[in-house]
Amino acid sequence: MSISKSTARRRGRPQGDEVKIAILKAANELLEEQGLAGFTIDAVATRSGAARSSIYRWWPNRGALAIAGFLAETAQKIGYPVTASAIADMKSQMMRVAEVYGQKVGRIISALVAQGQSDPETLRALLDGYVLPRRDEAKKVLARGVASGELRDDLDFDVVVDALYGPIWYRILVPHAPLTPEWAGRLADHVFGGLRPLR
Amino acid sequence: MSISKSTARRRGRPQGDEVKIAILKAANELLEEQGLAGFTIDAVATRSGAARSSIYRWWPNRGALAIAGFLAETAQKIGYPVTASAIADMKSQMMRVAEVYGQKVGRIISALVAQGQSDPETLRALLDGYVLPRRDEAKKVLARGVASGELRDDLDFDVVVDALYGPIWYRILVPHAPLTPEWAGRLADHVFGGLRPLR
Amino acid sequence: MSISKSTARRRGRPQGDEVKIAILKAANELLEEQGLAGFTIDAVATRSGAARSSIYRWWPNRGALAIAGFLAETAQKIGYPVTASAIADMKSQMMRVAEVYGQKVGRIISALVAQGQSDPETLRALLDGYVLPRRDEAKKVLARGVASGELRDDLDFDVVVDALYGPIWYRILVPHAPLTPEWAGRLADHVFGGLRPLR
Amino acid sequence: MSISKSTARRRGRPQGDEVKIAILKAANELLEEQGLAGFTIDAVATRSGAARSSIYRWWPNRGALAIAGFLAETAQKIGYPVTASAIADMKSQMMRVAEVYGQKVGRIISALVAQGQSDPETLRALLDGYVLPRRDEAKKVLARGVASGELRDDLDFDVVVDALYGPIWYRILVPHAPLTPEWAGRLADHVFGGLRPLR
DNA sequence: AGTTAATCGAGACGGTACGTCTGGTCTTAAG
DNA sequence: CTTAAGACCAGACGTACCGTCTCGATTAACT
Repeated sequence: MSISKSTARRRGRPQGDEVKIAILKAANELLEEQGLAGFTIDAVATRSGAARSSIYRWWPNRGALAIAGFLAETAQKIGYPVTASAIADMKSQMMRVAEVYGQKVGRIISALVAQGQSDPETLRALLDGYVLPRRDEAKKVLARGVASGELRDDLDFDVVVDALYGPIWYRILVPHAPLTPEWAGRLADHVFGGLRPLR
Repeated sequence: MSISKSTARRRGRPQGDEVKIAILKAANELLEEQGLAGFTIDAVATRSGAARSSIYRWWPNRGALAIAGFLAETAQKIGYPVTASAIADMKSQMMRVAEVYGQKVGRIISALVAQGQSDPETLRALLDGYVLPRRDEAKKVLARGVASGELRDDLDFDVVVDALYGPIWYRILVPHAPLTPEWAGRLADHVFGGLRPLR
Repeated sequence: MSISKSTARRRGRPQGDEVKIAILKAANELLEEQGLAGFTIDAVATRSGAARSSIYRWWPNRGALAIAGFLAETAQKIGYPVTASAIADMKSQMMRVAEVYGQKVGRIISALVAQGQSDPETLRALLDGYVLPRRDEAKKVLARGVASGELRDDLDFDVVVDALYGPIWYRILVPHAPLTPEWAGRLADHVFGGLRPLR
Repeated sequence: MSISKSTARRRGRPQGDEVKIAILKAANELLEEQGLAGFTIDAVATRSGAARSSIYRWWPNRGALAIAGFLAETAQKIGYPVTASAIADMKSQMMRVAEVYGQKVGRIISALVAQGQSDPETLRALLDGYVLPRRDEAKKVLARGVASGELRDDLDFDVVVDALYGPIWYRILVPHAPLTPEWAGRLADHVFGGLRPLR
């Protein structure tokens, strides 16, 4: 493969990575600082030092650029711990997510979702590039819990993931109260433990 | 003062309600049909037959108009059933909400949330005018459940409401899968019952 | 008529003449100073203090604006003298035209013709708004000359106008040598007198 | 050195004339077909199969390329007939010019002149490469006419050339009426014969 | 019944971002 | 060293909204 790859080097001037990286970096910073407002192609161009046309060469529109910036810079930061207990892993991961989403990242995500409401391609990209992969990871943890007997074996994983992570996104997007790790911990306890009296 | 206010019908031509109503109706229809894209002051004016200036006389900006349209036309449609079982009431209400939000209303809400991301006043209005009141209603049902012994007495109501309704909003805003009453029913079962084996 | 005119006052905010005038003035100045290069919608907007959108409200594109500026500001400056001799009138008018076209006006006209080469509507507007009316004026003077016996009665007026004014435009557009009143005078003498020996 | 230079075929790949020729041909065709609009470096590159950079290696800018294309492909097509009568030669040549300029060539010339208005080098090149040489040829014919006594001996040749050819260029550039050989013939008759009654 | 002050439709106006299209420069791989 | 390919900076184009503003026309309450 490496052979075919080295051979198939295209003809013209190769794409200078610095430009692309600078653009994505600038895009991300703008989203962090100002959300969707202020996230202007012009602003990205100015801050990155690139030309507007260079941006449009690589991304078809604002939404695509925003997604790309997010995925390149911010997305891959939260992994799952792996201990003996799947439930404990899940809970601690939710708390970390809540912590991170409570900061800048939450602003970016909410901006992306907002953009997605009026731009189907952005939504699609967000789902395929971020949401669905992370849901799959979560399902694996759940499967581990079922296998170990920590979790019931009749769970609907999609419903469970919605129940555990849905509220977190909800609090990002509809911030009726702050998003804190403590809250996320209590959320995990409630959902895992159920709401009925113990007996 | 309140007297003088109620009495002292101001001079000049009073505001004809038809205009306001036509505007709100048009606003709502546009949101239903096209979401935030296509929801243009101009489009609302054209469809309603009103003048742009008439819109701006009564609402300061796009977001405020959108909220107003939503609250006036769509918001008050889903009440809580009251039966012997608080859990059953909650579950059936969630299923109804899921059904309604799965249609046009969901599109409107997602548009409003999206608008809210770049417009704090819209967000505030959505919270105060819709989200928080409905959360309070839900908490009342929960309190009934605690009183009747159906629910544990150590619940954090805010967390519970997040756990039950958060996922519904999440599925509106991040539509990775369709929002159906069946799904909402399963969600209720999982959350109320907990995820651990029965033992 | 004045009645119908006063009655037919349209509904909305009337068009403020200052804006339109400022735009046309700025357009003309830019054409004078820099020709077609530098004649940018943005530059016109900046110099006039108007918004780009205000320009596009009244003129569909660059060419239309250029023509409008020319016709409004510069076009109507050269009238025909009327004396006993049509030939003398013609000659002196040609000399005046040469003098004026030798300055800024010539630069504007050449810019307009250039623009017209790639924009049929601009060309059409230039013809209808400037070229043809002025040709008609010239033909009237010629007719006077024929009536008085100064000129032959078998002249093809269109050909004559081309012969007298064509060279002037030619020297504007293809400036192989400067355009001066003296030259225009000699041109008139040659054409009126013919090129053959006197006998 | 000069020896080695003439002998020593420079290193590297020799310049294939086909490329240059293909470029000029494509440039000319585009000018013929669409005038200045559509005459894009990119369009020339695409049609000729050459790369944009190859064009810019040989010509500094759009105008230079246009001129080059014109001179290489279209310019040298109209010679002067030589008979006993200089006036007849002149007239028949004018008619031929009018015929040719009335077709594609006219469109090219007008495009070049237009380009020249905003690009002094193009103008210079057009003058030096085409206009002035042709004027010189015309003057020689005039001189023949003076020598033979057909023409007055006090003529200002520059004025006469302007009078005879100026109108033709004028009709190309300001096409208020079609450019036909008949018209050119009448033009010649009027100018040579003068406009005054015969007496 | 006339005055008065507000509503309402219409639309001009200054702004700002969008996405597209050129121009001209520069950088690479292949020949 | 030439050629094809194409990345890159720069900047104008015309479009679409926004929110403000200025009009004339209308209309109900107050005088």
